[in-house]
Amino acid sequence: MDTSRITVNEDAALSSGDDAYQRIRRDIISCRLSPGTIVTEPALMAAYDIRKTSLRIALTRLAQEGFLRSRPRKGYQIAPITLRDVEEVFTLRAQLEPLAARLAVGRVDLDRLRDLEAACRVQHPVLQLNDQIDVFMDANKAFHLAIAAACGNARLHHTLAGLMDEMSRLVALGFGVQKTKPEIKHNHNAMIAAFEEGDARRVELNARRHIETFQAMTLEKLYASLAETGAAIPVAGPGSWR
Amino acid sequence: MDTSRITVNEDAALSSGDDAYQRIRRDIISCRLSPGTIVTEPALMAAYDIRKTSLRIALTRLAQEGFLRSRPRKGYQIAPITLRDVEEVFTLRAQLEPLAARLAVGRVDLDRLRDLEAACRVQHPVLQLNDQIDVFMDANKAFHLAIAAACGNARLHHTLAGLMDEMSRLVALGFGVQKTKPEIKHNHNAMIAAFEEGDARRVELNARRHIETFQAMTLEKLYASLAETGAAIPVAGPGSWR
DNA sequence: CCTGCCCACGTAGGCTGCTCACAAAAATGC
DNA sequence: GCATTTTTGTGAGCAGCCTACGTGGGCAGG
Repeated sequence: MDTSRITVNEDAALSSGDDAYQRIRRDIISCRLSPGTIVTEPALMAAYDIRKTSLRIALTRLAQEGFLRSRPRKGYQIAPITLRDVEEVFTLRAQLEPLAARLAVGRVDLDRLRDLEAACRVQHPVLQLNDQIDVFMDANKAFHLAIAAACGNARLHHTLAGLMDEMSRLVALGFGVQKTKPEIKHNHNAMIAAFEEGDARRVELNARRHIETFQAMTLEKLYASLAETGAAIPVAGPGSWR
Repeated sequence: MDTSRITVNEDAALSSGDDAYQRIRRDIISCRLSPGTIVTEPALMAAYDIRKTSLRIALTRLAQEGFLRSRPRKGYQIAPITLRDVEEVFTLRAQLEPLAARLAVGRVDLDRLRDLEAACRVQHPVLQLNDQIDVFMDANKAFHLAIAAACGNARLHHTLAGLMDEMSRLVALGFGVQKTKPEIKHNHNAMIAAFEEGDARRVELNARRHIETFQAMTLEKLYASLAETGAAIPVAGPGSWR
């Protein structure tokens, strides 16, 4: 008999569908699955060692999130990345994160925030540059989501989590925010200081400024990457995406 | 042979899974599926005349949207409605709709907007009170989404569409916004007037004021409904939802 | 009569094997 | 060499089956 799936779940109670969903999602965000490419069900079944039913459920969820698009009888297209995407994601972040930060005043765990900021600064000389960026992006995401979680609005937190993931994907494509870290650190520390004071207006202002700084950096890197590689980043998709 | 599913699609190209998803979603939003209740797969298969595979895909999507929760080996629980939900949804609307309105200045079709506002005012004496409200909510949703669609930010539009649906569900539970229509009409017309002028700041202000007005009305109705029916609306769920 | 245990049932979730409609590619006919 | 037909591969759906497990009712022991 097949003994490979007898009460697997090594440590966490994770269904096969959820597991596949998260793994594929991670690969899309890290651009291991290149934007714009088309993958087929059989290929994915083999790559992720999962059966059709679970795969289809995972793909449906990803399609709803906008990471995928089902092209009937052709395959599934990984969502392409356009400059408009960058603009949209950062516009929403700039509108929602200051709100979350303001609501989190007096509720966020400052010690944890300081730890997470420090985690953004950790250097792993062993890792390659690309992985190093992944580590930074994860730590950065954790820093911002800690604030979003403390704001008390679950929907706001959930929306921001999705935006952070999309942003990570954009950054993963235009690899390289390494030189930007000092400025990020300054921004993060300014936010922490404002939280310490409990000054909601200053918290909000610093949050907004930070998003705008990061957006400018990301756009700069993306344009540079665009100039290098030629037309790697489509300005607009062929049809109306979504 | 089975001839019941040979090129169905009476008028639109709609897959069985999408169809089931939309029908169940509509029933959740209209509270025909009561918040908090638990339904089982076999019951849903029979009720919507759909097979297990398609149903599971539809339910997974709904669960990701937060309309459902999978309770393994017990069934699927329709998301309960709490006062916190009302607060969260309107907080996000109040933050995002003014932004969408501002971005839509000079891009929104004013004639279409006037038509949609008029649609909010249409009276259907034939319909029952509850259906009458549904018609109003749909027209109101169309009005606001027309603005969101014109803002040029697809993610913002998508997020607002989801929030409008959640809001419709809250209203459907605390049935009755009928007395509030004149004030809504005034607000809508003020927004249209601001769009005509092209005054972004006034558009934004009117949008924010409108959301706040509507939130106050909804909360009032919900509290009244709460007082009437006793503890129909749980203030907080037993466990952490989502 | 009460109490605690145990097993059958119903459930979500997963897998396999099939069918169908359709589009693109390949093979075939002229 | 071009048009037509056939083949292939795809997403999508359905049906039957299995597994793990929580729940509740019946049953035995006190």
